[in-house]
Amino acid sequence: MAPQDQTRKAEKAVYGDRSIAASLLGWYDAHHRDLPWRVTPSAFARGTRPDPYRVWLSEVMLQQTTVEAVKAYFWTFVEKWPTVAALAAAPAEDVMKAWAGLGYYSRARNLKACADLVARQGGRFPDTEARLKELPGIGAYTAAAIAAIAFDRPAAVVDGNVERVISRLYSIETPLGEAKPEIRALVEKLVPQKRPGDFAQAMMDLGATICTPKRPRCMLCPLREDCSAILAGDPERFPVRLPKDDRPLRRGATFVAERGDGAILLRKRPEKGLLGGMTEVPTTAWTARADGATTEDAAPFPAGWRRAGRIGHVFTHFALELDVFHAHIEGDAPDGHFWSLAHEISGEALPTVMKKVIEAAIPGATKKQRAH
DNA sequence: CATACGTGGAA
DNA sequence: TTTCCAAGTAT
Repeated sequence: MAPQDQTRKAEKAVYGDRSIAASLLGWYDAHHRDLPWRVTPSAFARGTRPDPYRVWLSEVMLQQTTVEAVKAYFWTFVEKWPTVAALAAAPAEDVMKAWAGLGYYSRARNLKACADLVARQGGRFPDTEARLKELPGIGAYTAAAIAAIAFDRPAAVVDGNVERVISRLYSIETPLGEAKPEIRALVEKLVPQKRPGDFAQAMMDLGATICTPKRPRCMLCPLREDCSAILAGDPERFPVRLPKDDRPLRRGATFVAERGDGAILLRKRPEKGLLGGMTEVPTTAWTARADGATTEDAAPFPAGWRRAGRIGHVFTHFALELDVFHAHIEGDAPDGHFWSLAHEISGEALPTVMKKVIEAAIPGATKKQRAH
C-alpha cells in the first residue's frame, strides 16, 4: 500500500466524515502553490494572517482571470496603493489606467467604489460573508473567499475550480448552472471548522493543478479514493455543460488621427457598458451587419484618411473586425476628444482592442517609452 | 434565469 | 485554426 493511502486511512479514523477535508489539507500542506497574495500553510500555522486588503484585491483581479495574468497587476497595485486608504485617495482615472489590459473593466470601477466605502467606514474590511457581499464588486464567491481566507470563517467558497472538483467527486450529471445549489450544499458539508481558509485555497489549487478541465492527473489526487467520477471511468466528462451559443461577428471602422509631433487623438467611452470608462480611438458603432466594408465615409471628421489595415478581436459574446484608418491632422482636439502625447500613450486607459487599433496604424506607438 | 462583460494561453 | 475557459458580478 502506498504511504499516501496509509495516511488517508489514519485521517479517516481521526476525522470520520471530515476525511475528505483532512486528505485535502494534508495534500495542500505539501503541494500548495506559492502566490504573491497568499500566506503559506506553515506561516498560517505559526500565526501569520493575510492582509484583508491584499486578499480582496487579488480575489477581484482573479475573477474570470488567470493567476499568471494577475500577478503583474497585483504587484503594480500594491506598490502604487499599499493600503485600501491609499487606493481610496487615488483618482479613479489612475486606477483605470493601472487596470488597462486586465479586462472586465467594471471590476476596476467597483474596486475603486469599494475602496472609497471601506476607507470612509474606517479603513477595515467587514469580516463576515454577509457584510462583505454588500460591497460593490463582491458577489457570492468573493465574499465567501475573503471571509474564509482573510478572516478564517467557515464559508463555502464555490468557484469554477470547486464546481469541477465537486461535480467529479460526486459524478453530478445535472448540467452546470442548474447544479449550483446542489454543489454549494455539498461544499458546505465538507468545509472544516479548522482551517476553512486553507480548505478553500486547497480546493482551488486542486482544481488548478490536479483536477484540471482537460487530462486531470487523477493518479496524483489526494481524493482519488473518494472520487465517483474515477469509478465511473471518465472524470473528464464532468462537469456536464450545456452547449453554448455561437459568437456573432460585428464590424466597424476606427480612425487614428496623428499630429505632427506624434500625438494621437483619443476620447473616453461612456462609464457604463462595454469597455465602460476606458479610453478609445474614435470609432463608428460596432454593428452586426456583415455585408459591406466600412469606409472612410464614416469618419467623425474629414481628413486625408488612408486605410492602414484591419484588426480582429474576440470578446466574450461577440467577435469584432475593425477597419483602421489613419490620417495626419493638426490643430485643436474636437469636442469630446483630447490629444495624447506620444510618450503618454502607453500609460492611457486603453483596452487591448484599442492598442491593437493604434498599432495597426502606427507600429510601436503604444509600447513603453523610456522617460527622458 | 439569461445576458453583458475582456483577455490571453493552452490544446 | 478553433475552441475552451480562468478564483464571477451586476442587472
